[in-house]
Amino acid sequence: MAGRFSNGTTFPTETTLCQQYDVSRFTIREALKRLQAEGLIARKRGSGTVVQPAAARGGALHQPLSNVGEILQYARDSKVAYESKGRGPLPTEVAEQTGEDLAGDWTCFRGVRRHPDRRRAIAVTEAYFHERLDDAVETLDLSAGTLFSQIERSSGVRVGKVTQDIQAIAADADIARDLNLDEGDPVLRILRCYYDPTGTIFEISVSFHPGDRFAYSMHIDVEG
Amino acid sequence: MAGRFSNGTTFPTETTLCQQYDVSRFTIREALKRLQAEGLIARKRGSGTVVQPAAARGGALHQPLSNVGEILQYARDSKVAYESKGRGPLPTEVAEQTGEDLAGDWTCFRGVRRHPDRRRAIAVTEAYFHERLDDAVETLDLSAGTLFSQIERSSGVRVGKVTQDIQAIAADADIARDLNLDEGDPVLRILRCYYDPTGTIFEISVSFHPGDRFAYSMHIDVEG
DNA sequence: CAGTGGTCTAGACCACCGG
DNA sequence: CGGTGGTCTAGACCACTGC
Repeated sequence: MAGRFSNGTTFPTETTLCQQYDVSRFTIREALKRLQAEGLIARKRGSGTVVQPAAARGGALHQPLSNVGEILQYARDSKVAYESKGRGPLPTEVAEQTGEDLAGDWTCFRGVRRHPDRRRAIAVTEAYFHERLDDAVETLDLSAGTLFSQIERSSGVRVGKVTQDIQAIAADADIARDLNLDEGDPVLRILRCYYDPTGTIFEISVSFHPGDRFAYSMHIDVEG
Repeated sequence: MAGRFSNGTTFPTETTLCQQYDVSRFTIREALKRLQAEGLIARKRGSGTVVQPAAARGGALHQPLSNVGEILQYARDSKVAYESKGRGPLPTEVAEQTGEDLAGDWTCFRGVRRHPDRRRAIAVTEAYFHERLDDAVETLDLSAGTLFSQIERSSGVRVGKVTQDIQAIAADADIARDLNLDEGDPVLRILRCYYDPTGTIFEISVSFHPGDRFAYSMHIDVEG
């Protein structure tokens, strides 16, 4: 399925593709669904399938990698002195949001990040590491570098997938205190799950950012 | 499909549901795909289907966006009846955050988006088009298709870059009314700037999402 | 009207997971 | 090993679009 089609031109119909590749209509439709999800084609019943103009897509091809890069980059950017908050099962409010199998104990670290020049905090971050990383966790230097990169180096764990959930919530008492806000003030909450290549979560991080001082921004370049 | 299941419990298997509702496996799978896309269930080959605790948090809707294509897709997916809010310079709160040269007049449209299956609104969107697109803007059909795609077609403008800023803010009176919230409630604000290939912004959109009903989520796979 | 994509049936084989 | 979900076939009927 490597044919090149120009922008705005019509795309072959389902029946055409079925004959051309000698597969069933189901298979063709599954493939077209993916193209549609990526914004590469648009379909309309009765009309047909058309190739989306370049303007309609955002460099969808090399995007996944750059996105992961951005996320990890962001995680590495923090220069925070963490403190250990102990070890145990995952807090229910975190476990509920992920909805995965999160059995076992997790070691929790919590840190407040501040802007170098200013006093006010930019973020409160909590990081949870699964017990199978305990060996690496014990050697952590809480004041040097980022926890993730240390874990990555000393345990050899690799990232297979990252999920990220961004939500606006009201600050609770703890968050309000650390971020110098009032309870109930809007806060950006970013929950990240780091999966290894087998699909098992090995790290979870939750960051809270003050709404008035922080914006999560992404830049997407469109190729050709 | 109105059965109630608790969080974390196992969900009926596909074959069970097929017999129970006397439909084919295809139909069941299509239905389950929707539940999965909303983050309500998680499925694993060999294991089964489990209910996601996502339902526990007030029915917050997961908006899964796995790549940039989907982000743009989602931006123009809206089936919203927009209304024109007039023409003039950009509001200061919008202009300030972009930090670009935004001289000239902009035509503003505003619409409320609802999830197809649900009644409550999940977004208020404001779109601003630069005056150099005025010819295309005047031919806009506010109830048919999406504004962006219409502009794209009639003006021939191309996207060179998209930036996206995500922030948590407190709902003002207007937003609170449209989203069925109280003033001051946390709201997710997504500001997108669309640049042409020369680096000039030609469209800006601002979306407001209710914090309790909407989570911006991205899933990113790392390739080999 | 003929052709499109959307939905659905009734099968089939497979990779994976649990006991 | 049996059962799960993932993938696929070869049909079918429908709503919608364009001519």
